[in-house]
Amino acid sequence: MATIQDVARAAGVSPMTVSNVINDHPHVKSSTRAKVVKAMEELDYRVNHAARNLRAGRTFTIGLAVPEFDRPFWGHFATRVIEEAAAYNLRVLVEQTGRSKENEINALALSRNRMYDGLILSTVGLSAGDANMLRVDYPVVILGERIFSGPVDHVAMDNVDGAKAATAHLIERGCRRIAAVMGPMGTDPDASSLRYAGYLQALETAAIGSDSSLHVTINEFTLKGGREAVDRLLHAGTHFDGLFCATDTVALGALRALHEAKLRVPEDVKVIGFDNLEEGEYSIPALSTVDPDSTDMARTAVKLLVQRISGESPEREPLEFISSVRVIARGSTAAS
Amino acid sequence: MATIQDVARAAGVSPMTVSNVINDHPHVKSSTRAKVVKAMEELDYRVNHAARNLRAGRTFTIGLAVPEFDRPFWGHFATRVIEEAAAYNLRVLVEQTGRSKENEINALALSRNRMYDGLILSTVGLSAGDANMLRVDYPVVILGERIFSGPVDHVAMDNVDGAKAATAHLIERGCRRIAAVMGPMGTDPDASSLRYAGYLQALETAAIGSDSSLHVTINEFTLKGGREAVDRLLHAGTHFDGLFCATDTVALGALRALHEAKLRVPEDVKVIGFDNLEEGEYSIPALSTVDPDSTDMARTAVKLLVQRISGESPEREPLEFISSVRVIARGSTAAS
DNA sequence: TTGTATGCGTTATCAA
DNA sequence: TTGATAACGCATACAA
Repeated sequence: MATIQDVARAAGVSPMTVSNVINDHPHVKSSTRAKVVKAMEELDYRVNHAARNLRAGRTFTIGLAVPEFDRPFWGHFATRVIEEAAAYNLRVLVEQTGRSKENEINALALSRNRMYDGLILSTVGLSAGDANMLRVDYPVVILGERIFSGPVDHVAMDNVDGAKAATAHLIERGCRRIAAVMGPMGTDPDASSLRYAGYLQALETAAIGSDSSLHVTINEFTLKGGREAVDRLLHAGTHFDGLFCATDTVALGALRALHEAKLRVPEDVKVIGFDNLEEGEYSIPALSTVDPDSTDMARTAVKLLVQRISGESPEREPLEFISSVRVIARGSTAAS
Repeated sequence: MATIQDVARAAGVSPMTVSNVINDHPHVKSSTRAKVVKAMEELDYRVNHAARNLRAGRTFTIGLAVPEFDRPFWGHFATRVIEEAAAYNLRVLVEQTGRSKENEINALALSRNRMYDGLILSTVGLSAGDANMLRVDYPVVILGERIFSGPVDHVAMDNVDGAKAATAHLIERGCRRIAAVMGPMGTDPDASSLRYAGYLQALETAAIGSDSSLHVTINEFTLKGGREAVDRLLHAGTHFDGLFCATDTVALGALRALHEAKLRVPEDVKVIGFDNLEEGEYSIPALSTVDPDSTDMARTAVKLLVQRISGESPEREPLEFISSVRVIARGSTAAS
């Protein structure tokens, strides 16, 4: 592949002049420029980013590390981040961590290695004990709860409040036996434990006792997980008239299982999810949900990252942004 | 950020020795190694990939450029590619082209610039006229129809055959007025035009005349697009008892619109999509579809790319791999 | 077993 | 207006 040297030789000028042409520097005679351009075309020259980045010390690229691609939530979110980053002329490269601590650390290292100018990292595998991994001196924005002490900006959604509002909505629509489908409870305040806390708070506010048989734990927030949760409830003979699912994807799986069990939604059971996926608008029945305003989260994450990258307010204390949430009522919780 | 030089100085050795330690070279005395490791830890040293790549001439990273993240199909596909690439110790960076020719060319350029060792590129914006863009001398695998003449491997699915089988399935289940929801027909053989061709072939085989009022064109393969297509059919008063949708996502949107119009699926209208998304297994009713075996496509794409990267069979003619398709019958086309 | 010299492709600086 | 030099950080070849 042709280099600047090759072009320079072909055009009979110095490499520096070629560089000046490439970068649109002002003081190049137009006849010289023409020669160089011609040589570039003939040799089909392309800049080598590795070399340019090495020289520039930055890459004009940010990384986005998400747990899983094939969850609609992350697909949507990545699209939003790309849109926001485009406004700053930043390219976004997305990678998958598969929820593993190792891969999350790898993503951090890549950033550190100046492959990216900064990184937006969704932490699932990392726990409070790994906080020192985040004591880094390059731009990072964490997506997730503030479980780290390092000088790192966080962007999160109000999980407790959202779950509380969702549960209160079910109660308001007449439910009294509300099952909660959540992930395993860890020691760190992850989405599951926070949403479960919000659920319990809402029950308490309404003076409805909690019942551990209504708490179903699944290992993955998938369609399959949602189906299995309902199957387990039914198999155990647990009576429930409301279902709060950790995510919309789980809720969509639950809708299917309820349908197969000949339980009507919303007449027999009312269902609400969390995330406001577009898919929920189209399901049958349409899915009530909690909108975490992921557009706002994406915009803020990029904005905070750009601030760190550009060195504005370098002294700024680590910031935590919590996007506001609101319940969106659809058919799955309609009055019956 | 600390460099090899800094570590060398701190450890009282030469930079080369540090490099040897980093890369696990054999001939390093263990006491020296210990000193270096200690210095690396104290300075929190991390390799600079830009420099290493510049030196190595490769990056152990491949690019995957997809049209859109927030389509389940591409989310699934990206996940498969990442799994396959992991077997070759290749990292995958995913970027979005937004279906634009410009971004597709950009992705090519990045690859070219040795940011990636190779690129898997889904072409939507590029057309036959841009074939010369693909006359490149670095590893590229195109996802999509063989509309380019360059020395490039292609991985595609059998769109015609899949569409034909889907339509034949509807006919076999008793449909006679089958609507087709497709994208705009371009001059190049894209997914839409190929699937439409397969649809027409199946009608012809069954000696069913085609009716242009049954051909609905939408601009985006989205849930919204599917809903609008059905609304347009109903608004025009077109009678139909079968619906073949360009993608599962479109079909899911159509299911919703049919439900709102009080048309029963499969009793009044039978619906089939294309892609075999997991979502279709869980919709109500479950969605019949065409499975393009995207796992096989991902595996083949990575395999072909790795062959080109490693320089095996460099003389090999450009290959075209067409994954086989099969109809998966579910509730939306159940006999009624 | 360790170190020196060199170059990967680019661009900033400064001199011509 | 153009060019020589040097440096970004790393690793290969070879010397010591």
